[in-house]
Amino acid sequence: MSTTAPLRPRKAQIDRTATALFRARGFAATSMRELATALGLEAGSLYSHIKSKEEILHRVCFGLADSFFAGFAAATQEAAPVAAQLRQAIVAHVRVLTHDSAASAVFLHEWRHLSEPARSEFLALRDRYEGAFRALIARGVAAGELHTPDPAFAALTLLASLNWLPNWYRPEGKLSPDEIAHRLAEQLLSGLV
Amino acid sequence: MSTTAPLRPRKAQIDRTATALFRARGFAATSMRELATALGLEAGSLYSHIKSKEEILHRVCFGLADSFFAGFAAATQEAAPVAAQLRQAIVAHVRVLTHDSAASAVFLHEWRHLSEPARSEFLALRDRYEGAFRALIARGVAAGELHTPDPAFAALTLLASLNWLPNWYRPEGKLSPDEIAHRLAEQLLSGLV
DNA sequence: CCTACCGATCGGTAGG
DNA sequence: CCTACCGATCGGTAGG
Repeated sequence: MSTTAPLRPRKAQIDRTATALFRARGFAATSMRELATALGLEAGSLYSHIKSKEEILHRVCFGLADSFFAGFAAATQEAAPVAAQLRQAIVAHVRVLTHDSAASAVFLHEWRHLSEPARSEFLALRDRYEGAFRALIARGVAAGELHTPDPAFAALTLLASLNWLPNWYRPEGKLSPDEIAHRLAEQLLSGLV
Repeated sequence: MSTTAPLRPRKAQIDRTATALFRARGFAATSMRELATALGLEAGSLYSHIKSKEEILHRVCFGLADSFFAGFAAATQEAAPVAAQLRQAIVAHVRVLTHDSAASAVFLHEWRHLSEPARSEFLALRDRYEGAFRALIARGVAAGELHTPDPAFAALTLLASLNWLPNWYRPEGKLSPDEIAHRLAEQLLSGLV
């Protein structure tokens, strides 16, 4: 999607540390002094690397959006049955969520602290992503592979289940990301009954 | 559960207004001055009704927890098939979420701004609630009514789908709360395929 | 419920 | 990357 220039190492480190703090305490409740301390420097020194606190949040939120879109595109470009494409899209989504669950949690919960116009741009991207899942499910219904009275409703419910993952996923857990993804896909596609 | 004394009207009004602000801006980013302005009074005046900002958050989070437990208890006390009880528990959960979606959103996202020991107490309650769903699903599996390799996993996924509701529910929408609940139950219990 | 105010802390800057 | 600092704002209190 957007061509993202590689970050200088120090800047990338600031982003990573800030992401962990934003996730744990929330964006508004995380101070630049806490962030500086966690990095082993003084508050003022942060500003030789970044312009503002919000700049970090912006980069995290839009960077994750890029990752989700890239994963979806790769998962759905083959001419496979729609149900198989949906499974692959679920796997791709879960891979992004598990590869950096801290950034994912920030993406999911802290975007509202973006100021305009970034906030609206972010929401437009999120809508577009949900729309892609909705369209895929609708194609599946048209092809007779999927059954639901309301693809939009189904897409929201499906993504909601997936997006809860950063709240409990632990890299050292028993299930691998792909095993988690397949289990989620199984439950969501086949139901509990 | 806990016997909650009725609030004086002004206090209840403060809670309602604060809940709407906490939801829209987040707890940390909502100032007592904003809250006072929204209520038409001065910041200092709030403190003749409440002791602290956190007191409001505490009441909202634990009040909702009570509502969820009460709904679950009512839904599962009859001697019905487990699948029917699970459906009723979903309906009860969705009723709480839709009856006050602002308070539900605060319950779901802002609890982490509780200080100890309230935060740990809250998480223990939430775990207990998830455990009740897990146990119900496990009973359904044992009875041969439900099928899942992992009731804990299934409970998390199910609740995640339901808890996304406050993010898009509008009271003036086409579907009533009970219609939404039944549609969610249908999709979660029967799947998309 | 208001006025007047407290100490603490905030994001960010200037100058080196 | 640090020192020293800015004005603004924070949650909360005293006294009426």
